[in-house]
Amino acid sequence: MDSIPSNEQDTSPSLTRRKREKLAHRQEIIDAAIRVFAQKGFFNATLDEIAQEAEFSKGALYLYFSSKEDLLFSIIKEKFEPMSNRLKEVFDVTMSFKEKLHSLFSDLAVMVFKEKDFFSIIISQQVAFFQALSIEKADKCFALHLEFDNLLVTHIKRAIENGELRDINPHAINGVIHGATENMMFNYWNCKTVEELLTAVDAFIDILYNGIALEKEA
Amino acid sequence: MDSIPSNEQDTSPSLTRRKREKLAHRQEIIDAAIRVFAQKGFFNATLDEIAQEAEFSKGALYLYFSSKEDLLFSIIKEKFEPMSNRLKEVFDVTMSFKEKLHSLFSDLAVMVFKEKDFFSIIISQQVAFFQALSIEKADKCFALHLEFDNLLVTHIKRAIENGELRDINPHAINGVIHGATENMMFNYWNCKTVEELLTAVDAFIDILYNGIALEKEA
Amino acid sequence: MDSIPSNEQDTSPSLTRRKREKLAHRQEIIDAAIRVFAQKGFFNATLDEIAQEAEFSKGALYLYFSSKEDLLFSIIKEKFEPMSNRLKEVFDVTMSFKEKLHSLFSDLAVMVFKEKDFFSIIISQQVAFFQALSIEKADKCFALHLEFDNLLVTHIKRAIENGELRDINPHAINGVIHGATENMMFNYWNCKTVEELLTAVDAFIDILYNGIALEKEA
Amino acid sequence: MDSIPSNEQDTSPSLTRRKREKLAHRQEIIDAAIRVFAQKGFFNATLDEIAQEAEFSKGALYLYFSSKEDLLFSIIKEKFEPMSNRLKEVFDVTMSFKEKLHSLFSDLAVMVFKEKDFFSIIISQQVAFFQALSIEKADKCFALHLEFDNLLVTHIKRAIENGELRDINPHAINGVIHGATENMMFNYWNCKTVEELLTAVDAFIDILYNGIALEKEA
DNA sequence: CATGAATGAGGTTTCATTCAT
DNA sequence: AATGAATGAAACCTCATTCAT
Repeated sequence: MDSIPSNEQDTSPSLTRRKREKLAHRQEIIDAAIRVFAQKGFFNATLDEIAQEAEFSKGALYLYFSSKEDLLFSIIKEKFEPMSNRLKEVFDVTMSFKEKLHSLFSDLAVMVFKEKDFFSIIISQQVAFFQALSIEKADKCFALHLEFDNLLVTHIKRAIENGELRDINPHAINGVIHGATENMMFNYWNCKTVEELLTAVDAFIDILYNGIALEKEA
Repeated sequence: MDSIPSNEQDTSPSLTRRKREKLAHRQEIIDAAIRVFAQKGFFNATLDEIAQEAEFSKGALYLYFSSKEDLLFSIIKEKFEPMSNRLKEVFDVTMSFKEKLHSLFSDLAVMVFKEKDFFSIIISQQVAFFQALSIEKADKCFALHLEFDNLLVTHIKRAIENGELRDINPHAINGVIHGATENMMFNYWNCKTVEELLTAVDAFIDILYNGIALEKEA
Repeated sequence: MDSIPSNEQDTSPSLTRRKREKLAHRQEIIDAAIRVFAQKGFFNATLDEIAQEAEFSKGALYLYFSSKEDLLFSIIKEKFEPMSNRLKEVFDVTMSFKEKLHSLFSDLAVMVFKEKDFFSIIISQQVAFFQALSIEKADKCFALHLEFDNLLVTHIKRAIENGELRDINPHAINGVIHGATENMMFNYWNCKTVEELLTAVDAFIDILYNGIALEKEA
Repeated sequence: MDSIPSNEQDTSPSLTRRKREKLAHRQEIIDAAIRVFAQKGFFNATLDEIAQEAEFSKGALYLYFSSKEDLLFSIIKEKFEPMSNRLKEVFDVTMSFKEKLHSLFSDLAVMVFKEKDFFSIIISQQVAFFQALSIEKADKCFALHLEFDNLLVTHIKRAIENGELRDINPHAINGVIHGATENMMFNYWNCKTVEELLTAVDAFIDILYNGIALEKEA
């Protein structure tokens, strides 16, 4: 009943022209939907607008997605999942925790810069998304989120054991990282150069590591 | 065309019974709306549900608010504005910046505990709210937000000048504070005791001031 | 989720004017729907047409019925069920089987005459109805049908035992009665006087009892 | 604009391979459509489903039929017309009326057994079919029906004149025959052996000729 | 002041039909 | 001849808003 799974935009010559075009069109619709969702929000966006933005008819949307909800879910699977996976890979590398954090944020900053519209909705529409999805699908999305959270907490714990970090409640650290990250992206995604964003990343990591106090307290 | 401004629920005996009842009813509707918005989100909530929750007829809502948007805007004015003002007062007192921050968060924690539903929507529905409001009203809300931001930044700058804080970009500090605050509230608003939340506040301030690094870097 | 059960058209003064009007409007919509279904068939009928025929807005239909399907189902419950019950009562009376059959058909003929549109759809749309209803609801309707069938077969068996009828497969007799009845109504519901229809009933019972052969065979 | 008339599936070697294949494909689509109509009903059936069942593309349907309606009409012409004709031939033979009736029903029983799906829709979808056809085409179908009816009535009249039947309104007799036939087919088309159906035919003719009464009335 | 039935604009979805390949 | 992606008209349904009572 639901949309065609489309292993990324596969443009390998092994596919027929038909199949390649179909995948391309699917992608165009997803990209158009992201733009419209970013501008209007999920609930205010109409399929008319999305179709117009994608330069397809309204009916065509239903050739690729079984419903507005499925379109939304497909976006999350198409964009969020691989992004989430790429971020997880950062933790596999042998580095100090601080270096990992730096990699994580730098990667994120670059991604944000490349796909501003998508991040705009990931940050600002996440609650709307959960409210738009069926419980079953919302749970799947939440699982993704949780998985990343758990990974981060695990690595924080390990870093504390290694003596890389002070012995603080790992969930508190995780909360600060998450919250500040979102805030950073929310405030900076309109910045003109990626350097500007990377500078913010550095400032954030400095604060996170060294605190804002002039002198470290006893 | 818009709703009656009703500076807080004034139950002073100077008002006639009629006026007092009217204000009380208005408040009941607002509280009902908050509960429904918290559960379903602004766009999924219908006036039918709000009316039912408030134990009024759907038509009655229009005696107190000129539209669904106005009801939303009234909630923000009714609850958010005074809250924002109370938080601003913290900065008027002569205290160290750290003490101010601690006051701010403690106050906030207590408020959050008293009105979970309202905070639930303030945190999770803020974007929906902006998207639901007309540009003009959205700007007013944004101004509120900005005002508080500016105040915080001003005090951060002053604290840096006073030597209370390291010389870091004040906007970065502001961002970390904001983001972490939201995350904290998001994760803790279901905690059973206010102490639990206050503990999280302490942990956050510790991280903010002293950082997570074991040893302060050069 | 489904439509308001409306114990027949209750016009007792015990109800408020509001309630009475609501029931009356419900009835108007049902009657309008019957007219439209009779003319166009269930699948060709649109809610626009039904609303127009009922002189209500399209949205108003949803105040009384939760969906097009529910409207259809309500018609069946509102009209078919009581009719079915009245027909069943015929069998409670102590009469010869032949007299019962005559009562049954005469009652039916009068009903048909009073509500031609309704019978038009009951006869010609019954299959469409089953295909329009959810399995669950279709089953309920089928149960009604089956119940009447069983009742008739039971009485046929009893009449055979009593020596009122020849010893023939009761289901075959039931089939002839059913089929001929439907055909009769189908062909005669446009007749101008009820007498015309009653004459057809007499002819049918004559054939059914005495057969068409000139001389009874050995 | 309408479909190619194709008097039966002509596979004579006089046709080119192309033509033969075209006719065969046409037949496959018709048979697939009958299966789908039988299962879902005309209005619930989509061309997508029919195409899939026929193992052709949706577009291909339009190479053989100009519209969904034309496909329906073609089915009637392709299957119903010849069947009707074969039944008519029964009356050309010199036999008693009773023998003719017996022939008629036996032929019908065998046909029903051979093409259950088709009869399923002829019986249960006939009204849907009329409602789906344009007035012009519906009239053509109705004419077919009428023609057979008239033929039957004519022969009934003749049989009455011949002293084969009692002097009863021929239309009443015709009605009983028609109605009972449909009912019989409706109830028996799922029977496992053709003998079962033929037994029902015998029972019906017995009832029709001799009535259900124990003793013939005065 | 309060009600809730009625409205109708606007949303999502379906599907017969067309047409470039 | 055959495909199946694309179309768009039209269907069902929702819900903020109005208004007679």
